[in-house]
Amino acid sequence: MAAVRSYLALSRQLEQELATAAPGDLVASENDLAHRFRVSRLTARAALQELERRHLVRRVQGRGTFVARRLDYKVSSDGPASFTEIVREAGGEPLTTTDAVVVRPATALERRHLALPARSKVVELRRRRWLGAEPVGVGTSVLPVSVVPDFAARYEDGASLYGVLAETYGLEPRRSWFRCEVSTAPEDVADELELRGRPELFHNQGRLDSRRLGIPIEVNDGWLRTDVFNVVIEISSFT
Amino acid sequence: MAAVRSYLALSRQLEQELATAAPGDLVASENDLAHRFRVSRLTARAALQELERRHLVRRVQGRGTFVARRLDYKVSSDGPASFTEIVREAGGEPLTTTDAVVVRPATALERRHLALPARSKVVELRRRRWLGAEPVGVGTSVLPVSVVPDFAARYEDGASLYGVLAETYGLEPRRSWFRCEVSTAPEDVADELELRGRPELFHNQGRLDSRRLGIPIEVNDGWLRTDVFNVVIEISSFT
DNA sequence: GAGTGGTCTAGACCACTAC
DNA sequence: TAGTGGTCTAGACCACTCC
Repeated sequence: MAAVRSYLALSRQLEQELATAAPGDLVASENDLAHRFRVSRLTARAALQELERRHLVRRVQGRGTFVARRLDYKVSSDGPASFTEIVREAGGEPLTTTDAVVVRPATALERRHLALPARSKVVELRRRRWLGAEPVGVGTSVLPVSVVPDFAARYEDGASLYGVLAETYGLEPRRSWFRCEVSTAPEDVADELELRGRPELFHNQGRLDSRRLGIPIEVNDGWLRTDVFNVVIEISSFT
Repeated sequence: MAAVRSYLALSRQLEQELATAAPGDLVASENDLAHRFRVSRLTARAALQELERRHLVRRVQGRGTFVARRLDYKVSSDGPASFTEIVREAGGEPLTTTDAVVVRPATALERRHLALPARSKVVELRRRRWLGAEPVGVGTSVLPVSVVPDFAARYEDGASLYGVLAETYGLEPRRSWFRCEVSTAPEDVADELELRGRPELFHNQGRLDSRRLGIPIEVNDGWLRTDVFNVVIEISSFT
């Protein structure tokens, strides 16, 4: 009876049942499935893992398996450049917390990216992204102190950085550079996001320029969970 | 001795050994590892699967496990828009074969994307992408017959479509729209690529305009294997 | 035919969550 | 304490590739 791929058949069966279920609904447990379909627990488990791989369910040790639905995280040339707005447009309730705000000398790389002279100082902002009660991403932003004077006092935890740059400083930020790929989480990022193992994450980097000043004002580097977000890149009007 | 996560420890160990190996090298088999590290075959297997998930090895039934290295598939605003050139820049040896060239009426969607009047005809080009002897992607291109007259005769199997548009027709093609995401392969695509199950693939869509004519000349829709390509999106100078 | 990875079983203990 | 998913064992047969 081996090599029957019954776990794939089972996963197809479950996929159909899931089609009418709501996100958050509890899915049958490994033991339930094993009994109901008269297969070993490992086979039932393999079926659920197949669905998890496709992001159709989420599995939490000690709690169970739940129906999942990823949010479309749409990065586009005409859309918003801010995590908060992108998630809100997708119908999610985003939250940002600040882990650290540090003023320090710019590295050589940062000076090049931000077109800064030697011995410039920058503000480094380390933040965590949340969706509901769950950590879903981390991000680091670096800004020249010269363009955001007195930043620590004017930036509130949880605020949209993009909003502060636009409204408090009137910089008219716009995205001037963007890069992303899917790659394995570095261990420190996986730890911050309370993830086991080394999952794949979206890694995105970017730069904001000030339309008003005509200079770069921020570089950022962030990671987003691929089991929570379906990142879609959409670009119009290439040069 | 359970819940020891020995498979993760083993995968870390193997990861280090792999660091000095060359792509294509044979990795120890599941049975080898099980004996050498005194674990069950399933544990050895889990370690190898963990490395496969991170694209560090490739596993082929009946042949073995091999060291792998993905090619960077770089989609950028200033870089080339053609599969052939992108792969060549990454150091690979790309090949394209043509499965079908069909002239047919344009669908409503295609008429909209290509700004065509009613009852227009298009050429549909279905191609397969290869890297060495391996199928690594599929792609469909749709072009208005009006801008590529006598296409079937002027397009040779294996030719770069982009090259034909540029040189044979002098259209000065440029990418005007691009969209991509990672998603589960539809069954027909998985079959065409000879893949088991429903792997994740890069799904990319795009449009080419003619700089000379100032009109859209091609829409495309393609899939690339994520175990072969590491797709990197890089965009400069957003509007 | 020998060796590889793919699937499956029955049974066990562990880590974690919830009540 | 009960139930969930996570890890592990020992053993088996299958599908596939290569010689």
